[in-house]
Amino acid sequence: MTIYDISEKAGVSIATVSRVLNGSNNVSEKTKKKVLDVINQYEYTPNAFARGLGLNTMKTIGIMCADSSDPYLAKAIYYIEQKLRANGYDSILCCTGYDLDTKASSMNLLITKKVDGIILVGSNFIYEKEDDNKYILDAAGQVPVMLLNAAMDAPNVYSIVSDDFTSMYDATMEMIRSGVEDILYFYNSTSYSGKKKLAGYRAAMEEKGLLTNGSFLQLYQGSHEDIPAMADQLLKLHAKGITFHGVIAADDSLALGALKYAREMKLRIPEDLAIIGYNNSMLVNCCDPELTSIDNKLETLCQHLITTLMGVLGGSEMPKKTVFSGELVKRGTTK
Amino acid sequence: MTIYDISEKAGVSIATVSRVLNGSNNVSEKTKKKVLDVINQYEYTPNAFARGLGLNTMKTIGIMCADSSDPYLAKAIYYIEQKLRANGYDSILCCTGYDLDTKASSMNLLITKKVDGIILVGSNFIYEKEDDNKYILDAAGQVPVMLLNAAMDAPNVYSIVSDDFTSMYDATMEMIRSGVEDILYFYNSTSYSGKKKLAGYRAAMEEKGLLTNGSFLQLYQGSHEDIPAMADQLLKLHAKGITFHGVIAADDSLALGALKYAREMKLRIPEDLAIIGYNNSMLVNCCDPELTSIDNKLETLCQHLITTLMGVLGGSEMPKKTVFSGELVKRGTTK
DNA sequence: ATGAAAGCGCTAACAA
DNA sequence: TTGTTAGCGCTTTCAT
Repeated sequence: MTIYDISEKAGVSIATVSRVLNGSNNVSEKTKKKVLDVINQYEYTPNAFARGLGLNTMKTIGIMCADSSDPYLAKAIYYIEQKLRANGYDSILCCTGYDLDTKASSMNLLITKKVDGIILVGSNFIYEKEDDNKYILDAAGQVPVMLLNAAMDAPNVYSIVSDDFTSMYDATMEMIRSGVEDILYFYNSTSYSGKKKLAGYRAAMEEKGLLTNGSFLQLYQGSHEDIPAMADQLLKLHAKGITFHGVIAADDSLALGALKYAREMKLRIPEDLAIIGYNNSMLVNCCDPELTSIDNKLETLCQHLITTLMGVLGGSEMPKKTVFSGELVKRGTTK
Repeated sequence: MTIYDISEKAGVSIATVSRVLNGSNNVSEKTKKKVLDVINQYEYTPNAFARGLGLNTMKTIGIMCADSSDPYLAKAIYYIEQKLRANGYDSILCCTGYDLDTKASSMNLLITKKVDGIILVGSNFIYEKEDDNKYILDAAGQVPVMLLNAAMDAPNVYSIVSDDFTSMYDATMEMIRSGVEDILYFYNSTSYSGKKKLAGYRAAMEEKGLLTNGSFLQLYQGSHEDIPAMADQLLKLHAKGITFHGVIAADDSLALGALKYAREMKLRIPEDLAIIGYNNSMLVNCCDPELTSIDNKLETLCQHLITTLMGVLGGSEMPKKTVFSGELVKRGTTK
C-alpha cells in the first residue's frame, strides 16, 4: 500500500494525500476526510525510508553506552529512551564495550544510519589523550553529540554533568567530621567523572592534612558484578597491614564490596567501618545496614539532556555545559 | 557526497560504484581499486535511506522490553544487542512499560520503521486473554517475532524459554528434602513465565501434601527496586500469625526482600529461614549470606534466540519453540 | 485548493 | 566487465 494506491482510491493526487499526511492546512475539510477515510480503511502507513530519503531525517537518536547491564547506565538509558519517545523520537541503542576502536566504529555506524543526534551515556567515552577523542569531534561535525556525565568543549558537543567533585568533597568532609580520619578511596574508573570524584576526595583529605598514605587509593579493575572480588582486594590490603575505618566508594557496587569485606572481618558498621557509596542506586537497600550513598540525580540529568537536545535540533541556542549538584543520602553505613 | 559524485570522480558509472560498494565480484581489480580510492579520499558513506528504499530493509531489529532498568531485562538486552551487532544487525530499543496499549503502539512504531524482526524481551508481553495478544499476531504478519521467556503458538512467532516449571519444581523439592516444609512462595508477576514458576512450586508442594494454606502464596505488587517494601509485606504476614521457614522467590530482588525480613526478625539463615531466588543475577552476591538462586541461562537463551532469528531471516525452517533447562546454584541461604 | 512533476540516493535488471 | 535506466515511496516546488 503506497501513497499512489491511496490517491487513486480517494480520487485525488498523491500530493494531496501527502498534504493530509503531513497536516498541511491547504486541504479542504471535505477532501481531507475523504483521504483519511481511505487511509484508515486500508490501514496505510507511510514508508519511513522514502520519507527519510526526502527529508534526510528519521527522527531517531543514537544512544551509545559501554555496557547496558551496568545498573546505573541501564537506568540512564531507560530515562533517556522514555523521554525521547515522549518527544517523538526513537532510539537506536549501541552497547559498545570499553574499547576505543569499537566505540569509534559504532559511532560511524550510527552516523551512517542517519541518526539526528548521538547521546554518549557515561563518562568513559572521553579519553585522556586529545587524539583519542577525535571520533567525537568527527561525529559532532554531522550531528549534535550529547554527553551524560562527561564534558568536552567542542562545537556541537553538549555536556550534562553532575558535580562529582563537590559531591565527593562534601561526602569526604562529612565523614571526617564524623570522626573517621583514615578513609580509603575505592574506585574503578579513571574516566572524566572518575577523576572528578577522586579529586573531590583528595581535596578534602588534603585540606584536613590527612592525605599521607598512597595505598589509601585503591583501584579495582574487575567486573562491576563481582562483589566478592572487590571484598578480596580489601582483605588483601588488610593483610598487608593497612588499616582504615572509612571507605568512600566511587560506585555503589564497590561499596557493597567494602560491606562484604567488613562482614568477613567481623567489623561493626558504621562503628568500625563507615562506608559511603555513589549513585544511590537500587543496590543501596539490598544490603544490611542500608548504604549511605550520593544521589547524583540521574533522572534530572537525563531530562535536561533531552530538553537540551530537542532545543538544539529545533535550532535554538543551548548551553554547552550544564552542571547539577548531587546530594548525600544518609543511611545505616555512616554515623 | 553521493554515488553520482563518486562515479564521476572515478570515471565510471554509478552501477560500478554500487557494485564495489556491495562487494560484487563482477568488477575488475583495477576499477575496483580506482573506485575504492575515491571513496576513501572523500570519506563517502552510502545513504541508508536510499538503500533501504530499494531493498526495503535496514538490517535493523526492534527490541521491546517493559523496563530496561530491571537488571535481568537489562542483561538480556545487553546480550541480544551484542549478538545482533555481531551478525551485522542494529537494534532499535523500545522500553514500553507494562501497559498493553503502549506495547501495541510501540509495536506499530517499530513496524513503521521497517525493522526486519521484533524481539520481545520478558514474559509480560503475553496476556491471558487471547484477544490481548492480537497485537503480536498483527506484527507477526509483517516480520518474525521472537519471544524471550514467553511462548505463543502462532505463525511467524518463535519462542525461546527456560523451563521455569521444572526449575521451580526441582528447587521446591530440594528445599523440602532439606527439611523445610512450610515454604512461602513470593512472586511479583503472573506473566507466562510467572505462571510456570508458580505451577512448579505448586506441583512440588502438592506432591508432598504440603499445599494447605492459601496465604503461602504471596503476590508482591510494588516496584522491583523497593526491597524494604517487600520485607514489609512479609513482616505484615508474620504479624498476622502466618509462619514459614522457607521462602522461594520468583525473582532475586524478592529474595533480597525476604532476606531483609529475616534480618529484621533476627532470624538465622538458613536455619530459621531458607531462601531461594530466581535468575542468579548480580544481586546474589550483594547480600550476606549469598543467595541460593536458580540460573536460567540467560546468555544461552539469548544466543539461541539470535541464531534462530538469523535462521528465519535467512529463509531457513527454524524450531518454533526451544526450551532450555535451568540450574539451582546453591549458596548460603539454603542448607 | 489541487495536481503535475522533479528530485532524494541507491539497487538491480537489462543491454552492450 | 561495464553502463543505462527504471523503479523504490515520499516531499515539495511550481503551475493551475
